[in-house]
This record gives sequence, C-alpha cells and structure tokens, in this order.
Amino acid sequence: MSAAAASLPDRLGGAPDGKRSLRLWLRLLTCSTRIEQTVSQRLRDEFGSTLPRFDMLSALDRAGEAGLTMGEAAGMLMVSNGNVTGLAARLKADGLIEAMAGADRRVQRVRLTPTGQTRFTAMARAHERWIEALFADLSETEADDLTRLLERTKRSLHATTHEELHG
Amino acid sequence: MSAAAASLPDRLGGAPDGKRSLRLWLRLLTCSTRIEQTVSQRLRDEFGSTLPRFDMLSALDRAGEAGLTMGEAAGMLMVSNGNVTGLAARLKADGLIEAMAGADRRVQRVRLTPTGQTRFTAMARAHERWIEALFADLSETEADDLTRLLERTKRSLHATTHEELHG
DNA sequence: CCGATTTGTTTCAAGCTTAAAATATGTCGT
DNA sequence: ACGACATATTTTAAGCTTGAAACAAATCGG
Repeated sequence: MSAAAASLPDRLGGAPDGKRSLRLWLRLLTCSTRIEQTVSQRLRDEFGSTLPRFDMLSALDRAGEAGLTMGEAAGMLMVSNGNVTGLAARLKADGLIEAMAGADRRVQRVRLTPTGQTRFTAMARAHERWIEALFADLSETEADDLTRLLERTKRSLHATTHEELHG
Repeated sequence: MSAAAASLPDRLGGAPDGKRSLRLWLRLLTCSTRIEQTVSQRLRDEFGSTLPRFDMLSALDRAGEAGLTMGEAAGMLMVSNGNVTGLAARLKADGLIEAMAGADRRVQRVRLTPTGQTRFTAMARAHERWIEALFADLSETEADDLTRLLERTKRSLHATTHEELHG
C-alpha cells in the first residue's frame, strides 16, 4: 500500500476493496447473529416459541383477515416453500393459525386464529421492547445513519445478485 | 450532530425508540440473510460445500498448525459445542481436517489437513471476491461508516445482553 | 374435450442447530 | 488413594432449512 494510493483514491468514493468488505461483512454477521440468538432465547424462555414461528405469525398479522398463501408467506419470510409447509403445520397444531378454503384448490391460504392473534400481540410487544433495549446505546442519529447505510447496502446486494442473471 | 446535542447529550440525540429500532433490525436482518443465502448457494454450486463448513475451515486456517479444541472452535463460530462435534465429524469424513492427540484426553483438538488447507484457500479467494462484489455499490467512506456504526452496535448489544445478568 | 404445460404445494433426504442429559477425564482437598 | 467437584465433549430429541422430486390442480392450444 503506497502513500500515493491514499492520497489519490483512484475514483473518488470508489468501492471498498476485498479486505474492507470482509471486515464489514464480519461485523454485520456478528451483530445479526447476536440479536437473533438473544431474541430466540427469550422467545423460548418467555413464550415457549421460536423465531421462525414468530416471523410467520408476524407476516400473518400484517396480512390481516385475508391471510396469506404458502407461496406469499415463503416470499415474505425469504425461505423455501417446503419450509413454510412444516412451519404452518406446527402452528396449526398449536392452534395459532387456521386454513381458509378458496376457489383455486392448489392454493393453501392461512390466517391467524383469535388465539394466534392474542398470542402474537403479546409476543410482538415484548419483541419490540427487546429490540429497543438492544440498540439503546446508539443515538437516534446513529440509528438513522445505520438504517440509511443498510438501505444502500440492500440496494447494492440486489444489484449484484441480479446482474449475474444477465451475464 | 447539532451543537445542542453535543452540550446536552443525555436527552437530545437520545436512544432510538421502538419503531425506529425495529426498522433498523429489519434492515440489518434483510442484508445479513441475503448475503448468507448468496454465499451459501455459491459455496454449494462451486465447491459442493456449505457456510458452516467454510466457517469451521476458516477458523482452523487462522489457528494454524496448533489447531483448535472443540470448545475454542464453538466459541469462535458462536455455536454450541454439540454443533461443532457434528461439523468436525463431517469435515473429517471429507478428509479436510484431522484430529491431534494431546495430554488431556478430554480435549479433542483438530487442524486442517494439507488437502483441507488447499481447499480452504481456494474457497477463501472466491469468497472474498463474492463479498467484495456484493458491497461494490458502496463507497469506501460508506463502508467505513457502516463498519464503525456496526462496531458501536456490537458494543450496545454486548452491554444490553450482559446487564441482565446483574438484574 | 384433451393432452401439454404451468402453477402451487408437499414430500423427501440430508444437513444444520440447539438445549439438556450423559459420558469421560482431570483436579483438588484430605 | 478417594470422593467430590470441575471441565471438555458427545449424545439425543426436536425443530429448522434447503433443493429436488413428486403431486395435484388449473390453464391453454388445438
């Protein structure tokens, strides 16, 4: 690494190099893993539930009365269709979600039961408190900066993982 | 940062509220998940391997000749001891790692085989290129800002997840 | 109407992950 | 040496996850 390189960033605001990107990815992964583990443990201890179950209930809560098809749920949770099948089966067994009949008999549509709604609301309240506490040492400004940079990152990922399709 | 915030750091510029924190967590998780899925898929397609296996090889590469005990490996990978047992068994079956005998017979120490070293080096080169490409739309400055904010976040998580122990 | 294709979902086999129980070994005080 | 405790790891049961194959139902072209 030469001094010239430092004083003449070859393009102003150029892309980060390999090492810099690896360091960034490592930090991102560490934070994400830590939060997931914390939330996962508390869902287990305080509600006897899991993160995937909570995520599924959350998606169904946002969907409201109309519920979601298996495929829509898979898309929202960013997991495979097969995954959602098992998850839905377990939540159904718990009595938290129910199937809805529809015209197209290929489609499996599910929604929260009243019990599921109640249970999710309680979990969501606690979840919000946990997340708030985890980020409590950041200032509002830092949180906003971070959110904005992650939004930029998301777009970078999207661009990169999609340009391959046109190679 | 405003002058007022600097002189009254307590309230102005205070911690982010619940909604703000949730939004931040959602973005963080989305980015992290997307990168994991991309890397995971490529490890499978190009090397017939997986992310946990790669992480284990990476930890062993950093450890060098001396290798790692099961417990040390679990700590570095942030997973349970039992997890490492299975992972090591599979990598041993692949011929990528080997056991080392030691004085304390409770301790299971493993290191890379020559084959494992070669294979890891190839994977690591590709991995670095993938990560670099994923972040390519960010500027160096943005990457550095993000890294710094994530370091701050990590400390916030650490503080929060540890103060509970003294409640 | 009917064969071919598409679409939505489930099944399957394999691997990853965890918490808790079990096992094995080492250490310490007497 | 011995018993009690501590440490390192493995085993176990359950759930999560995936990609690929199988299945079922709808749609489309003739």
